[in-house]
Amino acid sequence: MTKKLLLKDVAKLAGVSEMTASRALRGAPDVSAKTKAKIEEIARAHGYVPNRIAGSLSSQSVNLVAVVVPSLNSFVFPEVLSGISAVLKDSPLKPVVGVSGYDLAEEESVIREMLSWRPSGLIVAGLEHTEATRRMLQQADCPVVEVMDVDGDPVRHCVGISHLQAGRGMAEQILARGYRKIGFIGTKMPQDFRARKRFDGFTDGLAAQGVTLDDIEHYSGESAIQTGRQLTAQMLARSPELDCIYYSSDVMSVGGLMHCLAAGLSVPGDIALAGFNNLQILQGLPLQLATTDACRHEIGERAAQIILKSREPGGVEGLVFDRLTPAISLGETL
Amino acid sequence: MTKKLLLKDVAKLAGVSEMTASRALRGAPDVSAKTKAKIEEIARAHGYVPNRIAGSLSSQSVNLVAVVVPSLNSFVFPEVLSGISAVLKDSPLKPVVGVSGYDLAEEESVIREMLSWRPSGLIVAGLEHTEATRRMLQQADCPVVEVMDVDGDPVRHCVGISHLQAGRGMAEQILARGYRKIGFIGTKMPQDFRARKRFDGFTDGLAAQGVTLDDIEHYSGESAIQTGRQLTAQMLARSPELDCIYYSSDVMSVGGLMHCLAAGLSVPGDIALAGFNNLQILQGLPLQLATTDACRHEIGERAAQIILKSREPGGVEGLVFDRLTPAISLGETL
DNA sequence: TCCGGTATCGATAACGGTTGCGATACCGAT
DNA sequence: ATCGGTATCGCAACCGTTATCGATACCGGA
Repeated sequence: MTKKLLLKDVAKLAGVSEMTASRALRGAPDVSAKTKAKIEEIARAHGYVPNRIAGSLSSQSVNLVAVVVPSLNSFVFPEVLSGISAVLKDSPLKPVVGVSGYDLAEEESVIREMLSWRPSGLIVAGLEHTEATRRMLQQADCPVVEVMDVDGDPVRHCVGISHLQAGRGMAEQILARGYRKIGFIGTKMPQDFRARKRFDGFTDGLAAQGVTLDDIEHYSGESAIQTGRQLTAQMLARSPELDCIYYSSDVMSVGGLMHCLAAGLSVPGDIALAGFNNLQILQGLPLQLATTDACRHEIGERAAQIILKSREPGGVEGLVFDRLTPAISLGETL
Repeated sequence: MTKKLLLKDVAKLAGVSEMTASRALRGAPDVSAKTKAKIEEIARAHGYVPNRIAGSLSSQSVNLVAVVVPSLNSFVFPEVLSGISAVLKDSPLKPVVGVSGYDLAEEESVIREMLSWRPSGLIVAGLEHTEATRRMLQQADCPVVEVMDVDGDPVRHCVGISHLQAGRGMAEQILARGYRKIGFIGTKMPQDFRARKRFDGFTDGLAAQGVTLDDIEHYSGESAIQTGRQLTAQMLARSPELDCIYYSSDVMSVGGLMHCLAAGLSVPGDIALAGFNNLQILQGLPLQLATTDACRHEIGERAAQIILKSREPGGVEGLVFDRLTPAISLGETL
């Protein structure tokens, strides 16, 4: 490993000034094609990697977009990311991911860390934050987009769906199909606010027609098929009268379906099932599970577009509040 | 949004020099508890976020570890990440993820981009890279760990499993259980080298006992349950004599299982199934699918440990080459 | 031949912190 | 009261690159 190579060295080797080398390597104007080719050649040959820390400090600009999500295991956020990446693809911006672990204190520290790198934009999942986080989002001198959820009070831009409405909508569909003995299985993670909102919307929707939940089960930790299967078995064992179960996630409803298969229960004859997210794993299963699409990809796309647009001359006029409509898909299990 | 707040401003507000403010906020020594408290108070009240770009340039150190993976949707890499995060958790280092999309050219540009931020370490999935990438990895003035795979020629440190061995091992198990009419379904992504190695190891293992594959199917795009189901249906339709199918991923074998369920085939009676990765989605299915554990979490942990250790006084002696043994789990489908 | 205009390039000063070292203040011991 | 030692703090230089602006070279037209 040779001594570290600086722009200065490349310039010296090419017999030009640092400035010319800098311009050449950045594709900036005011460099003749010939010298540019020469400098690029030398840089490549010697494996020069520019120091973007110095560059960003000097140019006062960072081509990074910070993205903060609660988790990467949950199947749901990677798809938001892919929406973001797709839009940022042919722009100079690159997404950088931070994980908050469904913990607002951790979120605060992750966001502080990311903002300390002075990114060109910040996209964060959820509307619930600590007070300190909200202050940071307000004062950040880059566009900020809160995504996934619209039920609340966004600090700046916002793109998402209403989880209250999603829960209520599913309640209405379930009631419309005649189910009345209804159970709910959902996460108890205190800070999974969106799951909580779906739960609230769901019970509201039921209450609107005088129905209350017959059984409720909360689990902790990340959602898993296995967990869904076990909790479904337990719930049906103790509440055999149930004719429908609503899950806070598709991952769990898949587990429910697996239990029913194993137990020889007919779905939706013996028991109807519905989840949330419209995850890809629903495709290819024995039955098409009922679910609500969370518009993950599109949310990512729109958030990234807001960031991009606010860099343009005109910029974004006012604050964006983009409420997408979550489509319910009844599948074959309702 | 007020004018941007600099260390200078905080210092002025606190009536101290920039240096004292800097030390106080970094927790460096040589600051009295009283002034430190005062400075911290002022910084917090005004929402000061330090500029790590300037700080890193000056201190010549960046508390980031670059992690480059092919994808985040595939269920497999997030778990490597969680291993990394777990180890980095109580250290000053933070992981930063980049996605290469199973594309070596893209990988090169992602790695160049990450190295331009002068991270404290680099973890990259796979041993296959462009020549330019290899040069960068060699010259990088930070520890570099190639992970997931050990079949090849690592540039620096390496932690992974042998996918050749994994494929061969599964072939031996399959043959040992008496199957002879064997099909293979795997990705055709030209750059998914590990899947290719498993395939090669698998055919080698079969050939060692005079068996050749009866049918092969390659698909493009990311693995999906739906794809696994469809391809399994197609393959069994045209090659009804098959008694076992090996998939390049668990996601696909789950699809195979779903087809068998739907088609009323008994597993492994009519057809045996085996996948790879030991993904969490295998838990809770009607049958425990045969698979090989890819040691994803542990690989992440060890890679991160190497990065951490090389920052310590003693450092890492020589080059680490850590070959983990992938455990086969026969499940109930072989 | 001289001139204005453009293309190409370089010197200098930031960018916002931190390192290194010197300065000052404060303490108990002599 | 003086001294050595430590705790606390500030000054100046510097980290590697880019913005700004001025300098030079080169060109065609008058």
